Amino acid sequence: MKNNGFVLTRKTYDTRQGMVISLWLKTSDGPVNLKITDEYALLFIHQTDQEKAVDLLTTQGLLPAKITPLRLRTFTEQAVSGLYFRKLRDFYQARELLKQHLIKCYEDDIRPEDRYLMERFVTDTCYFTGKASQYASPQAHQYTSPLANQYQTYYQAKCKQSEADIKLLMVSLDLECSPKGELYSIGLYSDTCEKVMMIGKPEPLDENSDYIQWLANEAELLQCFLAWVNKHDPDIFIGWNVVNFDFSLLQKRYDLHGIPFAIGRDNSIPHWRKQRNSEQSFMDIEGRVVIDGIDLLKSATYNFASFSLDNVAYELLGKRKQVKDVENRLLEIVDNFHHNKKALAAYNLEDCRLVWQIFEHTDLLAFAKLRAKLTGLSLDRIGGSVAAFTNLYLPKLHRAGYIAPNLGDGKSDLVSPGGYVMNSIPGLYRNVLVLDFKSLYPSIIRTFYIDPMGLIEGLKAHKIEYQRIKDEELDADKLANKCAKNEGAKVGGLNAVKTQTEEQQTVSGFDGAYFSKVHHFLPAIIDELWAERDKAKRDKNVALSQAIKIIMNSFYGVLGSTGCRFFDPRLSGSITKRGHQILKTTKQWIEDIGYQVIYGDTDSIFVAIGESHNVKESHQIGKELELLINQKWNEHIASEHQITSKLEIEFETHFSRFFMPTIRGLTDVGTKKRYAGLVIDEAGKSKIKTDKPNERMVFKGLETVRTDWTTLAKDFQQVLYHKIFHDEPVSDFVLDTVNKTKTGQLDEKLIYRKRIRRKLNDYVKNVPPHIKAARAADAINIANGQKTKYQKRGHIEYVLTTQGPQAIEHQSAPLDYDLYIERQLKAVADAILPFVDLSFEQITDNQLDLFS
DNA sequence: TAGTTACGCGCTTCTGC
DNA sequence: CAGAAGCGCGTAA
Repeated sequence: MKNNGFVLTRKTYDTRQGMVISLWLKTSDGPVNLKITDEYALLFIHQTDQEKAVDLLTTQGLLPAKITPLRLRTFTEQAVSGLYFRKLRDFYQARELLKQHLIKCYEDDIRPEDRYLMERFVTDTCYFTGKASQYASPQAHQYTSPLANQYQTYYQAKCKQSEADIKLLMVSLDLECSPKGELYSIGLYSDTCEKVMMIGKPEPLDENSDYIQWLANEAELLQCFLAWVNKHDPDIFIGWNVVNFDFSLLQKRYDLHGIPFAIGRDNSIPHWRKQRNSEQSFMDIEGRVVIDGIDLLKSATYNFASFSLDNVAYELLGKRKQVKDVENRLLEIVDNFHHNKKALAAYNLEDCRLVWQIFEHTDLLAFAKLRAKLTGLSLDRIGGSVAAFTNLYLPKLHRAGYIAPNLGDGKSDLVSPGGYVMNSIPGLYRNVLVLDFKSLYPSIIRTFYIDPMGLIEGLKAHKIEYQRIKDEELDADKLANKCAKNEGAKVGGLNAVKTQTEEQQTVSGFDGAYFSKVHHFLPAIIDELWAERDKAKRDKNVALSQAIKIIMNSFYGVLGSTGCRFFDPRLSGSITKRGHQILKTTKQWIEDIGYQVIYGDTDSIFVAIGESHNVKESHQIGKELELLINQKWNEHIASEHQITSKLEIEFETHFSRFFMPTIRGLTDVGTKKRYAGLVIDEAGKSKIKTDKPNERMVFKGLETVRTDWTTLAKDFQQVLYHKIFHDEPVSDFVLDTVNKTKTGQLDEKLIYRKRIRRKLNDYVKNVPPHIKAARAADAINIANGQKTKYQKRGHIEYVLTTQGPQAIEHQSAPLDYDLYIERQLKAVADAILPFVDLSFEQITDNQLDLFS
């Protein structure tokens, strides 16, 4: 177990002796710093450019330590040479120079530390060797405590892939500060620690507040924090917007006091990176990882109406905080700092705890660790689908004798379509079954060997095969002509051609693509992930199963993205166009049996089986269809392509009642991506025994699931649909809702909420209502000498008044009830009422006099 | 420190008269 | 001034 570690951070830097790759690991014996010194920074050029490159680099004194012709070749079959540099600086300069002189470089964007790890298939943990130093405290520092953390350095280190279960020490961090950014307190929380460092005169503490430590001023607070970090030596900091708020502010305050923010494991200060055209910053701390809860939740595909800590804690943990709006909260913090520090400390600690509990509740750390293990991306990396793909693919490609193409090499005029969405047949149904292809795109990749190198190899093989078949046809013809009198010979000749076809080494894709059945990596990579996911599902580990699903699904996206070096529309097109074919064929098969297919989107098929079935029979039919279609695909793909189908359709849902609306304003055209249904659990399958059958409503795309519709509309829709699905009368309810709205009884539900996705000044082509409200609100804020609120993206909550849209905090005119009735209630009602032979107008008409 | 396309709806703005 | 075009947002998959 010893000498196994989890890779926390990685970087490469130059020394006078040359480049050093520095890895910080966590081992069961504590932190370790590996210094890897015998590596080179590497890029490739065409062998035909080698002479020119040598001349060029020599004149500039940038000749690499090694230039070697290699057996590797590009996707266009050109032989390459490797250029190996001992210093990063030289590598960058040479790269620039070569480009200036139009010498094409390959893989020159791969960072040495990433290449080192990926070529060794090291993703999360590794086994390492090297010359170990004594245990050393970091360089003496005036603020470090005597119990400072210790770590070991390994020089001339090497590492290789290994599996190890390493525990990481995580702590949740949160700051409180004045509106000007002066620190009040720093809170820290983990399963073993509760602490708030608070500026202020010591007050007596009881057992409910003994986590408070008093500091005389901000400088002492900053020093105390460093001492705490040194003593407790955490591997991971978590928080809410923790990089761009907490750490960013900390950095400013350390700078202000002239105290080094020596938070690195070697007491180094953080390194900050600012992205072009982005306000977002990234930070690196030696040996420690900072993970933002918001980013991580997003990458795990969580979505919330708002990502504020309050709201996410409420939605996930059911915890609601007392304070409502931001301005009040800031005032309360200031007030508490001056008059009730214990309350402020409690508040500070609670925020730390909430973040910690959100991580626990959603198993976020496990998600992050698994993603690191499966992709080789570092824990704090956000996004990175392209990088993940590269990590997994590149080393295998090299071993097969190819180097990777450059960004833009696969560009062409071809555009590949997305998923196929059927025209729907609108209506109010009984008994609609939904069948889904499980992970359709990954299963297409596995089945049809969709793979970047496989495409290159496939095209080569097909060319040869095609030539051979042509030759043989010629031969056969000649043979046939020669033995024109001998029927048997001709038949034999044709059979020979057919045999060749059966042994084909390629599967055809679309747009002229052929894929090798033999040389490929992606199918196997997905096979592995698929198996891992099945295991995670068996273990009921939702987080892990989800992580794997995201990675598998990202492969298609990456291959269709011009931001990926392996982009080629024939790859993405061969996936999606095969998807079209599969969905259309499946639809046909189901219709051939005699059922009606009313809709389908990308990987799903909606089948109306008729009104006369009960729940049990419907499930029976679903299972039968599942079996039949899977069988047919197995046979079809085997006979058509001589390969094994990995497609798998699954009977997913039985809707007892189902509603497919029409496009708004039309009577016969069904919508896409908008529907609702009622699911009733199969009798006896429900875990909870109740008198009533267990049932739930499903809404897709409709107002109920849209965050930019009012609660009025959503509540109205849910009750209305519930009634209709249960064959109950609706007129009284509709009238009642209209009346209540008109008489101001539902004012709380009339708030629109919408994101402001751009900067407020960037809306030039169009000024939608929510932007009108935002601009008016900020104009008032400016007039009142208050801070503007909507300039740089965010959300706005607004209402429709007789004076137009107004932000709720600046509402001056009365609510325009008629508009709400027309736009929120009528719109929702008229989508479904015609299907029960009613209309909103008809219901409300005779009542209109009452209100006019 | 680059995953994708397809789609509906409310609303504004443009266009052709 | 009506209808078309297209923006902005949020969503399905």
